[in-house]
Amino acid sequence: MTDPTSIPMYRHEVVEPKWQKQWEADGLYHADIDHKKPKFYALTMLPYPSGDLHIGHWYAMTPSDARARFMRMQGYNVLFPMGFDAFGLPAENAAIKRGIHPKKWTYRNIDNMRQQLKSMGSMIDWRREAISADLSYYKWTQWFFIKFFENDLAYQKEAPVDFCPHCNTTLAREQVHGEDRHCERCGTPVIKKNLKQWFFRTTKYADELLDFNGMDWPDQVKTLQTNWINRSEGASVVFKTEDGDAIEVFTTRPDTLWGATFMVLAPEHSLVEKVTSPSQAQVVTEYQAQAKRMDDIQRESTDREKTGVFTGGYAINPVNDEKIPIWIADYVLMSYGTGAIMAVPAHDQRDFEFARQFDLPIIVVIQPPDEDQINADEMEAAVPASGVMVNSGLMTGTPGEEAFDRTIDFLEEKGVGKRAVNYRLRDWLISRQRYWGAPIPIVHCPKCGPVAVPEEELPVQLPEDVEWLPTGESPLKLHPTWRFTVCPKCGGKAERETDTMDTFMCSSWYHLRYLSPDYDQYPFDPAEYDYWMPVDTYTGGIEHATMHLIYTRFFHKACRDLGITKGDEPMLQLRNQGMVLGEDNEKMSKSRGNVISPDDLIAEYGADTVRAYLMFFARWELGAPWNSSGIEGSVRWLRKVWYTFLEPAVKVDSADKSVLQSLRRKVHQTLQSVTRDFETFNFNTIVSGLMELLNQMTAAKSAGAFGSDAWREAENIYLHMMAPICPHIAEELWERTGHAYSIHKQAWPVVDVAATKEEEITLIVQVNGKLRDRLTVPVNISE
RNA sequence: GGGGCAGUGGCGGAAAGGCAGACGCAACGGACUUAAAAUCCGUCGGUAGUAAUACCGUGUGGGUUCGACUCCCACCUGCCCUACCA
Repeated sequence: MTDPTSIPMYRHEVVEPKWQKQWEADGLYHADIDHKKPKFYALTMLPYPSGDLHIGHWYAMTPSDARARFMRMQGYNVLFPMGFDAFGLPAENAAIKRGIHPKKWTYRNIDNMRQQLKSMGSMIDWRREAISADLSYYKWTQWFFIKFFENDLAYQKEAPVDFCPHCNTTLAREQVHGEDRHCERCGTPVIKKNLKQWFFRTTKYADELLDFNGMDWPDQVKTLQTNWINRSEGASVVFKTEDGDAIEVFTTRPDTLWGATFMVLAPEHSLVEKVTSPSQAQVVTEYQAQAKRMDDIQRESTDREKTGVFTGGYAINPVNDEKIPIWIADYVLMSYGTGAIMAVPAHDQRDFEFARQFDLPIIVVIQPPDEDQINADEMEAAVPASGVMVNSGLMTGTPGEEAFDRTIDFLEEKGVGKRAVNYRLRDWLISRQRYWGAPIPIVHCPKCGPVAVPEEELPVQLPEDVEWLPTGESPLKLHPTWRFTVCPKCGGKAERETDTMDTFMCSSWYHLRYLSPDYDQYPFDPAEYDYWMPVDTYTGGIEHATMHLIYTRFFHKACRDLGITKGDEPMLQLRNQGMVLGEDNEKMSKSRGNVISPDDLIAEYGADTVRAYLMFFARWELGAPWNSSGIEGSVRWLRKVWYTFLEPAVKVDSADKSVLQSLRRKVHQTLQSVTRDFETFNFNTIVSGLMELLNQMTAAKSAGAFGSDAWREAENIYLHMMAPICPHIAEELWERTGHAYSIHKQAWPVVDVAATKEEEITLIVQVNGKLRDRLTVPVNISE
């Protein structure tokens, strides 16, 4: 480079706003139905309007925006919309803390975040913005609820639910974390409370949700969902108490039934009181109280000693009429299976530990074929392997591979059990005793029971004049007039449901609202649906693997069965980005003081530099710690592009043929690899590939390539490849190198495959794996 | 306990079974400058050597292969998720 002052310096603070204004004025990124083009629906998980866009949002959105832009240049009609998941607890918590109405807080944050998003220079089509707290949005959230209610997919039941005493609300199972079962939001240990709640029948779709056929989703997410649903096949067996009460248990090992030497009920099991003998009543009650307290204190690790007490009651093993004692213990959970188990200490480790702890009998009923004969008295651990059935009455001698099925046949013949499938997946509890959410559109009538609000009366509007302070009751219940209404069916006095819906309900269908956010005849315009759906690429954090991503799949399938949506899955391809950590290699948090503010970075470096660095600095799916000096590399890159392209050269169009040829080779090789890397989400190597090409271009420039056809081609292709990553500077350079607006309307260049071929290759001569020699030979020599 | 992901220079990372460390950061040396910044040129895995070069080197041990960072098996370490799931 000669004199860097001979051309104007690149000034992002001028160039970026200039083009953003131009693009907006031209509607450059508007995506409308166009049947002449193939469609591409690129969706990024919508943010919660917590206040500020943080670097993590940028990390999620920059590469997905760049890829959407790439697909657009590839000839697709690309829909890349954005919105806000606006209902939810944090708005209320902030309101309580700062005395500002949740609505005001939320919409103020949205305005701020929308501006921040625009500063990224993304291709978001803002006409499609959807906000879940808008009346015109939650009207349809309620409409979906009614559809589910009318089709027996929503139902009410009184159930022990997890309740956070601090947030004053019930929590979904998925929102309770850790051994101490604490609230995901505030960390307070949850307690149990009985409330009448609304549920969706997610379990109806459990089997279908396990089927990922044809879905290009990360294995990790598929595994997480599979484990979460946790289907297990086995048998349901009915034991009878001495009084004749049935205790149903689920077992995956029906072949071990003859080895059941006791039963264990969860402390909360409904039959505990009934089976307990008078002499045991006191210890049982004490243990129940203690088990309840266990929820409140930090539970020790799972290998702590088993605890439990004998109820004094007995049950009859239906296969051999043995009388076995009934115990209660906290290692049996009310929330899984039936809350009761048959205990087979010889073949289940937990039961084994319990039996040893309380001196209960152990009977071996399975003998694995390759092992020494098991002796119950000398066992040090349970033997969970399958094998030949022994000590099992008529079934004795059944080999391992037949034991499972033949035992179930036997149970079914005897009428004491049947084949059964059990899931860990629970029905989705959607009721929230909170203000800031979509009201559940139900009227409770003393005569007619729960009645859906008629469609023409939707939305059931959330009143603004409420006391949203946490009182333990639903805030809507405390409103002086809101809940009083008449029954839509009989016209009599009735009351509205005062619970609101889980916000995961709102986010289960937002991708449909984007299609037509102003449409008022239906949740979405069917013409838009038919054109755009399903989502082609969905991107977001892995943390949603077992919540949002299961709910939205359930939602889609349920709607499919109601004739609302089409196809089996809403999102064909899923990719997860990693996390940007603080410079100290820790999660960014205000308390650690390691937070990187995107607004400061934009002000200092400009959006293009930040975008380039975020795409370059780590593998997208893994993320990495932030590095403040690393961004200088992106600054230098863009500066170098600027001068290399614009600064006049000393020697013009006077390079050797070989220089030009090797320049063309590099250009087309880079185009090839950049194209592939966009397709496969390898964003870091896109930027490094462009840096490499630029290095060769500067060398070619000083060798006199500037001004040649090969140079112009290189420049042209370079700007195309750069456009999705750094949309502003690419547009500016496109204009300054004499092209017509806009680079973002150009088609992706085609690789000249012939140009990519090397003329000479270096042959490696290896002997025993060691490099011995290298020969440079023409590429077309024979073997 | 179960599952997943990862392990390559000082750091982020590259390498579609074929020259390990591309690209960038940091560091060091030099040019320019009164000076600094910026910019440019150069060095930059280890050991030995003035050097050309040689040997070693992708968590560890084995295997497949003419050839392994890459594929297979076992193990170690770290991170994440999950957890008494009957």
